[in-house]
Parts: sequence; C-alpha cells; structure tokens
Amino acid sequence: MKKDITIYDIAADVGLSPTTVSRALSNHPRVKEKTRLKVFEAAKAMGYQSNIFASNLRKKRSNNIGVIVPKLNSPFQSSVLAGMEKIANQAGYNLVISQSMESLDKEIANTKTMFNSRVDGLLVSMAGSTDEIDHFKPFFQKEVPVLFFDRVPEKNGCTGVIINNTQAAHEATTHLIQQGCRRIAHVLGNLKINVYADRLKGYKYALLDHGLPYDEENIILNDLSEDTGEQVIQQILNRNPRADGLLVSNDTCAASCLMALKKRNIKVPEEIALVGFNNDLISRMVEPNISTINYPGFHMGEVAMKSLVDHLGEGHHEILQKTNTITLRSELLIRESSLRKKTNHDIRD
Amino acid sequence: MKKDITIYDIAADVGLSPTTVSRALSNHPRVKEKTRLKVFEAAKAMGYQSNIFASNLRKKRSNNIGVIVPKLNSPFQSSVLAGMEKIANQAGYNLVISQSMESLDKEIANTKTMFNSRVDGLLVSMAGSTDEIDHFKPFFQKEVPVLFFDRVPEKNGCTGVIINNTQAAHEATTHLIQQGCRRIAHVLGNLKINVYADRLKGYKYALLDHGLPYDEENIILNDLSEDTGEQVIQQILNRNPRADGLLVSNDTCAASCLMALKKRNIKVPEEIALVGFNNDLISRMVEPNISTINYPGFHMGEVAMKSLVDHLGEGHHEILQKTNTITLRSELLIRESSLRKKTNHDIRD
DNA sequence: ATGAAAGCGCTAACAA
DNA sequence: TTGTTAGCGCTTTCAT
Repeated sequence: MKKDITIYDIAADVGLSPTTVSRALSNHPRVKEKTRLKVFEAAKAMGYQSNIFASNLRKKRSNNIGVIVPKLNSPFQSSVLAGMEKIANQAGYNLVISQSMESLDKEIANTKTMFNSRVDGLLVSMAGSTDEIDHFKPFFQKEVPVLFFDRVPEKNGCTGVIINNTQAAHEATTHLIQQGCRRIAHVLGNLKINVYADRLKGYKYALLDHGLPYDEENIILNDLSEDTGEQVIQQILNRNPRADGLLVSNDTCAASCLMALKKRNIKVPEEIALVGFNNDLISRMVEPNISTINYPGFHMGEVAMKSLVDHLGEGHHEILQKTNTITLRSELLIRESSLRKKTNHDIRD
Repeated sequence: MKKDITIYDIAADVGLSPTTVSRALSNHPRVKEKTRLKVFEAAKAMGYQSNIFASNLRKKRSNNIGVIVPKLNSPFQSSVLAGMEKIANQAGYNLVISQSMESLDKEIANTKTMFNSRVDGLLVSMAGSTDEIDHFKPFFQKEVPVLFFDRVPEKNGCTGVIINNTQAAHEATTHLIQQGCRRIAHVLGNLKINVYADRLKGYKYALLDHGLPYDEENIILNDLSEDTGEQVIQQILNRNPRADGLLVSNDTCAASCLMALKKRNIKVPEEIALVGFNNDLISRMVEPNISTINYPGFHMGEVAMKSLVDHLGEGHHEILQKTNTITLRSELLIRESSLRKKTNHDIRD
C-alpha cells in the first residue's frame, strides 16, 4: 500500500502550514479565498483523501448514527429505515444499522457494539423480549442521545417517536362495533411490547365504551408472521358462538387470516369483519381489501432522525428531554374487509 | 464532558506500561494470564471504553462495511440487507447503509461518502440510471474490495453475486408456452440494468426456442411499482389479439396487474396466465396465488457478505478476482396464476 | 513477558 | 489571515 497524501504533503506543496491547509479544506471562513482555491487544487491534483479516523479522534465524534431494529426485513421497519436514511444522508450522517432479531441478548450485544463504535446518537426500536433498558445506560451516562421509535420502553424519561396505539386500536374496535360486530377477537404480538400492550388497552376501552364484555378468550397472541392465519382462524372457530369481528395487529397476519377464512368460505366482512394494522401493500392487494390503520413508517423514520440530528446539531442537551414523546397521527382506513353497510364514513384510500 | 479513561489510566492504576495494557486488552498471546486478568479487572472497574477512533487511525481500518442499495424499503432489498447484517454482525463488522434512490447522482455521492468514511469494503446494487462505474475507481485504485450484488455492471472484471436472470426468464417463459400461451407480454424495469436486460434475453430465447415470434409491442417498461398494473393491462387490452400470457419482473407489479385483470373479469390463468418474479409475500397471499421465480434475497445477502468478509479476513487480494461471479440458484414456483392443466410439474410451495 | 518511544493525521488553542 | 505547538489514544516496532 503506498503512502496516503496528508495535509502535510499538501502544505509542503503549496508552501503553507498544515493548519491553514486543514482550515482551507474545511472551508473555515478565516482563510483567504485564493489560498483556499490553491489548497483545493493541490489536494485534487495530489489525490488527497481526508483521513476521517484522525479527524474523528480529534473531534471525538464519528458522524455515524446507530439504528437498532428488531428485523430489517419487515415492510414497516424498512420504511422507517428509508425515512431515516433520507434525513441522515441530507444532514451528512452515516447510518449504522443492526438488527436484534427480537432477542434481548442480541440487542444488548448490538448496543455494546454501537457504543464501542462511538456513534453520535442511537435510534432504537426494541426487541420483543426486552423488558429492561440497563444496556443503554452507558449512552445515558455519556449523554449520547438515545431516541426510541415505535417500540419504546415503558419507563418514563425516555424520548420516543410513536403513534397512539391505544387510540388507533380504540378507533378500529369502535368501527367494528359500529359495523355490528359483538364478539371481536384481537390478535396481538408480545404484550411486553408497548405497541401491543397499548392496543390491547384501546381494544378493551372500546368494548367498555360500548357496553360489550371483555373476554380473555378473544385475545390471541402469536408472532404475527405470514403463516399464523390458519391457527388464528382455527382458534376462533373452536368457540361457539364464534367471533364476528377480528382486529389483527399487522397486515401480514391479517392477510393470512383472510386466506384461512376464504378457504373455509367464511364471508368477509359479512360473517367476520376484519381490520389489520400498518397499511402495508398487501392490505391493498388482497380481496377484499383489508381495512387497516395507516401507520406512517417512512414518516416516523424521518421524524425520529430529524429530532436526533437537530439535537446533535444544536448541541443543547435539553431539547430531547423536553420533547419527551412525539406522537404521530395515524388513521383508520376503512376498506371492504370491514364495511358491511354504507355509512357516513367514506372509504378513503 | 468528563475525561475518558484511557489505557494510560489503566496502566498507571495497575502499574504496567500502556503497551502491556493494550496487548492485554486485545488478548495478545504474549501476556501473562494473570496480568491479562488484572488489566481486564481494572478496565472494568474504571469504566474503560476503548477509543476506536485511535485504534482505527493506527490500524488504518474502520471495521465498517458499506452497502449501497437502490431503495431500502423494498421486500427484496430488505431481505438482502437482513442476510448481510446477519453475517457482518457475526464477523464483527458494522454495516453502513445508504440508498441511491435509483439515481446515479445519489449513488456517486454515496460512494464518495463511503470512500471518505473509509469502509473496509463496499457492497453495491446499482441504481437504475447508472451506466458507468467510474465513481468506484477510488476503491479499485486503493484496492478496497467492491462487490456487486443483483444489479451488477455489465463491464467485466467486477465481482458480483447474482442469479441467472436469463435462465430464470427463459424457464418462466417456457412454462407459459407449455401452458398454451402464444402471445406473451413481458413487463420490465429499466433495461440499463443487467437484471432486466438479461431477463429480456431469456424471454426472447424461449420464444425463439419454441418457434414463436418476438414482437416488441409485447415489451412493457415501467418502474414495477404497486400502481402500474392498470396501465399495463390497459396497454395489453389495446392490442388485438391480446396477450394470453404475462411475465412480470416483480411480484408487486404482478399483483397489481392481477388486480386490474380481476377488475375486468378477465380470468387468470385461463384467459391470461401470469408469472411474477421474487417470491414476495404478496405472491402467496393474493388469489389466485402468483407463480413466480424464487429469488433468494436473504441468501444473496449472506453470500455476498460472506465473500467480502472472507476476503477481508484472509488478506489475499486474489480470491475476489478469481471468483468473478457467484451465481445463485433460482427456481420457478408454479402456482395457480399460470397453471392451466395439471402436469408433472408439481405445485411446490 | 514487558516497556520505551514513535507516530498514525488531524484540529484547536494560542500566538503572531 | 496564517503559523506554532501540542495533543487526541492507540498500536507497533524494537529493545530488554
């Protein structure tokens, strides 16, 4: 490997000090325009590449932002990441991404790695099995900003970007009730996760608000993956009277349930009305279209990254504390899978 | 910000030289076990965090691997990334990810950023508008390994991980012909991209092999996004006689086409048989299920990252040259959308 | 098995 | 506007 060109080489070449070269290259205002140009020219001619390691060492920052997600290959998470990348890129930050695979151990390991690689900030959507946040302590202690999104710790004092899951589930459940459903089953992921715990609350409250009984047997827990539908529907059919409404916590599982229902010639929405979550592509593509909660992943990514970047840029360490939680708007999209009668609700999509 | 603990602090504490502390911390063999333990203990007690910037500066490597994809939020790309993350994580590398948004300019900018941040290696799936690879020259010159995946440059000499797109399209087209299709339309993305150019070849050869005419009007180009189906079907219906087979270059667009067909009560597969690409979730969820090419995204990510990591680990700069192209197996999954008569082909899924 | 010394390339405080 | 000086914290010869 041949030796890299350094600012010393440039300095020697143009007859200036390394300091001036450094300043010129970083567009420091107190450098004569002519000097600046001369330096840039020489740098280009000599094939100079700034050594970011040295710069990092001096400046004590990496220009990297870490992101830890449960799984990279999920429609929601990848939308979030796309939004984050957009903003980070604009702001001149690099994105270092890792996945926890829903495992606390991996999340801890990833957090450690992120800390050791000295990211300037960390964005986290927590793993399903995570029930404590001790592993973020090093960040807190060192005052490296940590911002949670979507799946946030219950503990107070953590900053996060979320939607109002309680409200969303309440709205969806209410809608089902308005469509005439009286026995609504609710399919959820791990209740340790705020997202699902909150939705369960919203579901309960909606039942309560309409004088319907809450029955634990209507709560079905699984990992919401694409092949869970059969089992969900099986479980529903085992009961008598069976459910006439189904609120599923993501569209993949909702679509899977729909398939299982269609296989058995159970009419949707007439016999069982169905509402999903996320507004994934699939909810628009299956037949009937699945009513769903429009969950703004891309936007959530943008907002989360924007707050972090602003925070880093301005250097006040209070903002992130002040704005403790950012709640994004979500909305129920009513489609064929739950619409039994025409109402004032218009189908919007 | 209070001062960080350094190896000097530890050295002072345990009464050793910084050198020995450094060696102990990196498990150098020529350090007495007892010393090693003592150092680790002190490090832990004092809350030491290795300064990776200094280490990078000395070792001239970042432990980061860069990845540039066209879009983060695509089912295929996010699977690839998941596979890459898995391997990189295991091997102790961090993933720095950015997206080109299908734009050459952004790809160039991202490449520059990756180069400046001194990633140890780069994985790239090229943007649609990229038709030259000059922007990777700095990497080539500095012998930083660059490995392409899926969308690779036509130019020889670049290492890449791909599937045999020509063969895949050939197989799919042949299948449609065997199902009795005689006028097969082919929906593709930007033909600058090897992926689509190769598929077009495979499609043509298959027609040729079966004595069918190639008609350019059967080639439909668009961005394969979720709302392209209407337009595709419109275009097909404008012709007389209309197509009786449809090969679409991804499942999202295939599903969209399917919707448009169903809307018009055109029977699939009877009137128009349909084959997609990628084996995305959606191909299994719509009705009828869409026949598709199983495109191993996750595996492609694993393989690409594995080759890169191996290459970096072993330090021989030849391997990557020798194995010029790794071709992964893909396969046609025959489902309802194209199966007109029972054959020996079993429906596998 | 341990240590001394040098330097990776940059930036920031201070000086001129 | 430019330069001098002094590290940032680590690793790596080379010596002991």
